[in-house]
Amino acid sequence: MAQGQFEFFQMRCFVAVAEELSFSRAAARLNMTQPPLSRQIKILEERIGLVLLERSNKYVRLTSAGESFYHSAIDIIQRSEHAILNARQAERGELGNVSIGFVPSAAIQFIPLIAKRMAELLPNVGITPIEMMGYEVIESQRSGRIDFGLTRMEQPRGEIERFRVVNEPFVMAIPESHPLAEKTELTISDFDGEPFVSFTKDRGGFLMETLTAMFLACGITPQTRIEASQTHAVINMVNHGLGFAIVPKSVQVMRLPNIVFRDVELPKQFRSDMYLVTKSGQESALHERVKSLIIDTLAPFRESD
Amino acid sequence: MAQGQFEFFQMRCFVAVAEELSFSRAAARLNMTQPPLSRQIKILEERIGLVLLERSNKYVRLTSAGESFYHSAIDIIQRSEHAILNARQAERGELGNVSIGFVPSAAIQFIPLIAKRMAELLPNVGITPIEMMGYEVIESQRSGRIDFGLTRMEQPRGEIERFRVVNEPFVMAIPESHPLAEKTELTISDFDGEPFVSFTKDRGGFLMETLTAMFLACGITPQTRIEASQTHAVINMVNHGLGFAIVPKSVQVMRLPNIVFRDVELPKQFRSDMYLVTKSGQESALHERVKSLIIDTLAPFRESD
DNA sequence: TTGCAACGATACAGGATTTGTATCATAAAT
DNA sequence: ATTTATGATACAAATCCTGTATCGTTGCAA
Repeated sequence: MAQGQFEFFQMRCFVAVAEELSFSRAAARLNMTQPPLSRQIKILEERIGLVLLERSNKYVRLTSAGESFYHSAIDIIQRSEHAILNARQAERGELGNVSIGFVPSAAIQFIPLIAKRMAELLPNVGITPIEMMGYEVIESQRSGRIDFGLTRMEQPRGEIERFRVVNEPFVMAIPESHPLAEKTELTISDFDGEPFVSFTKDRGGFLMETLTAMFLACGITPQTRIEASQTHAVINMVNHGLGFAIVPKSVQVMRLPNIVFRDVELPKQFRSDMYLVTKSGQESALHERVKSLIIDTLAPFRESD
Repeated sequence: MAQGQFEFFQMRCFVAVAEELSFSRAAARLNMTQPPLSRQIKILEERIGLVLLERSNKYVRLTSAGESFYHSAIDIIQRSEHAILNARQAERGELGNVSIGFVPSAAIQFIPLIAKRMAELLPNVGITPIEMMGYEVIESQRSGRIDFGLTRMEQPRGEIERFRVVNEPFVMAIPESHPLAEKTELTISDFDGEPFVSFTKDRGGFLMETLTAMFLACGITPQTRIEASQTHAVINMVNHGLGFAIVPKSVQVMRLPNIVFRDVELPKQFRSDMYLVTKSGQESALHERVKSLIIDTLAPFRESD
C-alpha cells in the first residue's frame, strides 16, 4: 500500500466510528473485529497527520478536525458511488458531450429540435452546436473538431459517413404585396418572368444549382434580381418585397410580417436534401445514440410531403 | 480488503495510466513495476464492473466509461487532498461556523465589525448572528443554541464565562430643534427638567437602572415622557423631537436627520458595558480563535474614551 | 474501598494479498 | 524474419491485515 495517502477503506472505517461513536459497534457494522478497526483509524490519523477522534476509555468524540473530515468523507464516498453510476451511463452512451457543426438554415428548425429531444432523452449529454458554412462542416468533420455535421453538400465518400436525414419539398416565399400572394392555386408557371431572389453559387450554396435545373425543366425563366448566400438573407429580401424565392418547406416556421408561403407542385426529383455527416468507424455508444436520435428527430422532414 | 468497493490506490493507478496511456510509464511514475499495476487496474475494473481501458498490445485507450471515470477520479483525488487541508484548518480553528446571539443595540456597530473582521482573518469560518433580547442571550447560551452571546446583562456565574468587551461612555442624543442642540459646552445639569426619552425597565433593559442612578447622583430630574425598550426605538423617538436621550457612544454612527449627539462629562462609574458570554470549558481551537477575535475587535470601545 | 464490567489499545501468530522477477504472447518496425 | 516494445501471466517472497488473547483504564456498584 503506497505509504503516503490514506485509503478508501480507512475512510469507511472512520465514518462508521464517527457515526457510531464506538469502536466496537462500528466494527460490528463493518463486519470485522475491533482491533483491526482501531488499527485502521490509527493508520488514517498517521497518514493525514491529525487526530480525528478523541478517545478515552468511556467515550469517543470527534475533534474539530474529525468533524471536518467526516463531512468530507461522506461527500467523497458519495461521489465515488456517483462516479461508478456516471461511468455506467457513459458506457451506455448517456453521458458526454457532442459537437454539431451545421449550416445556418439548419438553425431554423433542425438544430433546435435536436437540442430539445436530446434534453429529453439524453439529459446528461451536452450539445455544442457550431454554425458554419457548408464546406466548413466537412473540413471540421475531417479534423475532428466536430462529432456531427449537418450540411446540404453531397460529399465525396472516404472516411466520412453520410446519411440523408432530410428530404423535403420546396415552398414559394412571396412578398405579401405581390399579386401572386392573393392567388390560391399556384403552379410553377405562374412565376415565369417574375422577380426572383436567388442563392449564390459560390461558397458552396447548393440550392442554386438545384433551382436553375428546375426552372429549366419547368420551362420558366424568372427574372433574377438578387443573389444572397444564406437562407436568412434570402428570406429577408423577400420580406422587403424584392421578389419571390424558393426555400425548403422547413423554413416556413419563420413568420415574417410581409411574407406568405405557398405550396406548389414541382417535379418529384426537385426536393431539398440535408445530410448528416460523421466520421466512420466511430464505435462509441454515445455516438451511436446521438446519431440515431438525430435521424429520428428529423424523420418528419424526410417522410412527409 | 473489503471486497466490494474499489480503493483509492486503484484510482491513482488508473489516473496514472489514463494520463500516460501506457502501463509501463505509469508504473514508473508510481514507483512500482508494471505487473502489479496491470493487476490493480484489473481489480478496479472488476469492482466497478466496467472496462475502463481498451488495451491492445500497441496502444492503450480510454473507453467512454473510462473517460467519465477519469474525470471523477481527478475530482475525487483533489477533494481528498482538500479534505486533509480543511481538517488541518479546522484543527487550527480556521474552519467552521459560530452562532452569535446579540441584543439589538449590538447590531449597530459591534456585530458588523465582528463579521467584517471574521471575513478578513477567518474567511472559512461562517458566522450566524441571531438578534434576541438580553435575557434570551443567556438562555440560548445555556441551551447551546448559540456559541457566543453579546448582552448588557451582568450574569450569575456558573458554567458560563463572561468578559466585559465594551465599556464606553454615554453621549446625549438631542433633537436638532431643541435649544440645547445649539449650545457647544454642555453639562449634565443643563438637562434638568428637560423632556427625556427613557429605556423601559422590563424585559431586561439594563440601561434604565444605570441612568436613574446617574440622575440621582448628579442631582437632576429630567421629565420622563416616553419609555422605549430598545435603542433603535429610543433614537427614533428623539429623531421625531420627543425629547433627549442618553445612549452609548457607539450608537452615534447612526446618522439621523434630526438628531445631534453631544459628549458630556459624567461621573466615571456611569458607563455603558457589554459582555461576551460563552459556555466555559469550550476547549475548541475555533472557539478560542473567535473569542479573541471578538475581544480584539471591540477593544476600541473599551479602552478609548 | 474493592470488585466488576465495558471499552479501546496492544501483542502476536496465521492467513490473505500484494509485490517483484521472470516469462510469455502479440504486434509493429527494421 | 528478426528485433523491440508492450501488456498479460505465473509464482515465490515479502508485506500487510485479520482475529484471538490480553492488557490498562475508567466508571459503576456493592
